[in-house]
Amino acid sequence: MATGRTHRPATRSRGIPEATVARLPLYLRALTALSERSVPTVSSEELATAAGVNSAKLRKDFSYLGSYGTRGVGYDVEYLVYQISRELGLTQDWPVVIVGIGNLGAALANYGGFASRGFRVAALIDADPAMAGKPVAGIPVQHTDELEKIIEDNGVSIGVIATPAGAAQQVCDRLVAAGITSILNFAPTVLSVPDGVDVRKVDLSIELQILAFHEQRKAGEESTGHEEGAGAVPQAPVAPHRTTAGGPGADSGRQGPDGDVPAVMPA
Amino acid sequence: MATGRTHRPATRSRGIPEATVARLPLYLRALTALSERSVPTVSSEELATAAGVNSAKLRKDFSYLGSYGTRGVGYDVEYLVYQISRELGLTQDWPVVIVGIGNLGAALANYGGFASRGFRVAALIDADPAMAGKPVAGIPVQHTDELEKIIEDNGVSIGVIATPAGAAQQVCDRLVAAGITSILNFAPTVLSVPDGVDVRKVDLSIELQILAFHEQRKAGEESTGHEEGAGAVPQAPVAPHRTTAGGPGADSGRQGPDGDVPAVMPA
DNA sequence: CCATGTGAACGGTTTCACAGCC
DNA sequence: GGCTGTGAAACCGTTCACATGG
Repeated sequence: MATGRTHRPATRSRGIPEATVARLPLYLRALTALSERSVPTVSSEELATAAGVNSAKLRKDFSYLGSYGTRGVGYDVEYLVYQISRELGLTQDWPVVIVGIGNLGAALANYGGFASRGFRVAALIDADPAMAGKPVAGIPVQHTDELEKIIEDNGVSIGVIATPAGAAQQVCDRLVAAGITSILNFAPTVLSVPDGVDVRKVDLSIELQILAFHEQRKAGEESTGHEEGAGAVPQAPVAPHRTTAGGPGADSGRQGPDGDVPAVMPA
Repeated sequence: MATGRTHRPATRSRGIPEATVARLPLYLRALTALSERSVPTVSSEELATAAGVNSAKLRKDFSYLGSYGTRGVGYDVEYLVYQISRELGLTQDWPVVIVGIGNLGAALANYGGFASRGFRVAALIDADPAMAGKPVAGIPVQHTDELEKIIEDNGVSIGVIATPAGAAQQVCDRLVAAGITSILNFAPTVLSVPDGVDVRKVDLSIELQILAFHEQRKAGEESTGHEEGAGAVPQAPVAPHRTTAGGPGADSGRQGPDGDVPAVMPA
């Protein structure tokens, strides 16, 4: 009974840990900023601060890429920018299609961060015939009927789904069938894809819910605080970017150990 | 350096692991769907499939909340919906302000997922005087000058930043000074906030870059051999949905700085 | 000396496998 | 029998601390 064990660690090719990969774009941006200011070198400490991580982690991350630094000195900015870009595959051009040109899709199409990082919006696709031909961010929207052709003609391998939840899986299936192997999903749905296809999801409401969880906890912790937050520290200088105070402290105060709570049962 | 971290005693008895918290919204969504279809109970296996995780993980996650299931049967859908909602703090109403009403801000304002989860857009704020008064998603945009007043009057504790990178830290400082203690940041900047303030970041460009990394890897792999089956498995029906390979695990957006977001604003 | 690079310790997360209960 | 709940093991990621080498 294949326990679905066929999955490989995703981080297969014995190489860079997934967690490190996820931080490379972060370092890259900090480095790009330094590069623009013509800063020649940075220490792990400085770069870490700029990227919002700690220096030990940064050095460990870089150690997976190779020994690109100079002991006693630091890292050469330009060199690192190149190395990381190459590692991420950003030295090549990635055509991307965005499906679902609603508010979000339009925002994404207008997003400048794409082009500046090796991504190129090859096409905007929407199911609404009325949208066809209308230019969004300077690119004419095409109808869903053209999806397969667009992907083939442009050799697109990355697709962005910004459709309503109901259409997401269907769009996903077509994208995959057409040859897409990486998908960025903004629709609040779990997409089913065959092995070999990568899916990353961005869910706005989930992020808010996680914040709400911590917010609730803070409130409960502050006794019966009424006017909380009145004394927020102004924070002028770039203080230790310890954004989230060491994560959720997990006080024990809330909720009894055993089932409590009014049992709201299904009617 | 100032090691003055406000380290909490660490997870004691009732502390729910961060990784679990991050998945609760996922379960909640799947459960809500089941609830709407009037499904009375689900097994961990079914629910896990619907949420895109494996059942062992799901059961472990639920075990942190309490013993809400029935052995040999499964979980009562309605009851679980309630329990998770309560745990996440969604049984109360969370007023939210969105700052920066460009393309993205407008998209967020129009996003239905907020309202359906206990979040209420209390106000839309933008620095452009020309925007003032204009309704977006039925809510009139207010000028930044009103920021502090709006937050106080509405008792807002969660803020969403969708401004250009350059304005983000400044807006953040004002939000925090006004009493905001949780921030969802879409701007590509590392925000500095005082202890006690939670920041989560959503970054579009980073997600794409991570996809590019894996995409590049797939391409390179194919030339050396096909044994890895880079191609999609010919599975028409819903295959094992491993939604996100290495996806935004536990901390997709936790204070991790960096991001390149669509901050489309009045330049 | 200085800051990198890294083995080793540590802590959190996932998976396993089975005991417990319906 | 079926499925939950959970110790224990395996795994992964982070942090520590120091050897290494410019």
